[in-house]
Amino acid sequence: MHNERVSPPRRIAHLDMDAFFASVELLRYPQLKGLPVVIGGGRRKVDEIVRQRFADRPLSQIPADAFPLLKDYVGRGVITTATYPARQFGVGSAMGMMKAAKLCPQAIVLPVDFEEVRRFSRTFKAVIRDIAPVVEDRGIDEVFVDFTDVPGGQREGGRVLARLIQKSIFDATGLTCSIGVAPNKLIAKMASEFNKPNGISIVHEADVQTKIWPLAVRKINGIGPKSEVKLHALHIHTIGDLAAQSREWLVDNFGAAYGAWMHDAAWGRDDRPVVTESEPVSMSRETTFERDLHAVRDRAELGAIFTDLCTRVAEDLRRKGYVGRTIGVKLRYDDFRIATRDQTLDHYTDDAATIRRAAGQCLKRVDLRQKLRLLGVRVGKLAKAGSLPAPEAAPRVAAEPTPDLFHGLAGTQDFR
DNA sequence: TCTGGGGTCCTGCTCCCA
DNA sequence: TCTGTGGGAGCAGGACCC
Repeated sequence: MHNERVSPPRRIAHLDMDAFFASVELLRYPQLKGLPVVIGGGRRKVDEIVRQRFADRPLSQIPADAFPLLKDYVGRGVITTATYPARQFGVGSAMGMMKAAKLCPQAIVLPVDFEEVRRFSRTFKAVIRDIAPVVEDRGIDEVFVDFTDVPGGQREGGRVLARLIQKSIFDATGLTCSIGVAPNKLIAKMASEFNKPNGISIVHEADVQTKIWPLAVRKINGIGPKSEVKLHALHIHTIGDLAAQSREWLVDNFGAAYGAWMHDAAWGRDDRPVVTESEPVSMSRETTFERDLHAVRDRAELGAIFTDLCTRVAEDLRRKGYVGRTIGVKLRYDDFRIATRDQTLDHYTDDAATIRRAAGQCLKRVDLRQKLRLLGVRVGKLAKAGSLPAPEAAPRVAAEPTPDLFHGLAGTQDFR
């Protein structure tokens, strides 16, 4: 006689806040509910202009027709998110503002309020952890939650717990979310998109062929635009098409790791655990300029931006308690080509001047004759600041960057 | 329509060393 | 001394994600 306790089937939920950035804004401006609104751009503090004009009124009473429209938007940028009425015009995340303006010129444009969004992010995640403690952070508006051993987590395949979480988040924030519950993270992620907004989708192992195989290959988290093009060229369009290929064939065409992973993904196999804690690998700051800049002609401006990026990365490191050893730069040229260079130091640092000096050395190894669109500074090989033995501690170069650091190395023609 | 910012992971190449 | 080989580290770039 065996007396083994049978472990319950794995139930993993993926929770995705609905149009998160836009929904947070709509809490502030409820008069925009039901209208097409896009969040993005960021540079022009449009809502501050509106707030100044109507300083005497509460935000909720500023007339909807006072807000700036997409057709009047000038400048670079992409859309962070769009409300569902805007999405009906084909406007969506990561779309250029210019294209969006063509599709839906009447949409209202609001900038991202990261502070406010982060505050709501912390709130909804705390609500979830109170109910189901095994939560994996997947960015500002998404989480995986392990329902397996949560009391009630198995009822109706997870639907009862999902409903409780949805209601609790709405009560705490006024925001809605969509939840998919499945045997693993891969399927849960797909399932959370089945029934948006404010939906719940339950998928069991036996449903893979009916619910997953008809979907486009691009729906798999990990198959992006490049792989999609290649798969289409091989006449593979749906996840079912992918599942019909042999593992060997996929390995031959996509490499050992990616090919084998694709095969598992198509068959709904994924045993990754829900990870509740993780350490950052790198920290970076980058910025796209208002106009393309040239290393010689715009030297002063670029030098100032470069110093500012190094300072901000150093501040991020210190605020979060990390030091790093690999310093790198990223450049995007005006033709969108990207160049990166990095250099590993013999000691860890969180010092802005040290970072700037090393990043400056990296810049010496790239072509600076072409105009630049973006500049970034990255610090990798991170370690917890307090965890290093004494000899690893970095010497501080200077409390403040010296003037020549702002204006490039003496004698050079560019901003380094 | 020209495409943000902050990340992770993987692959291929080169160099160094045994 | 020359050639080969194989591993590890560092670097550059690509793909993908939110």
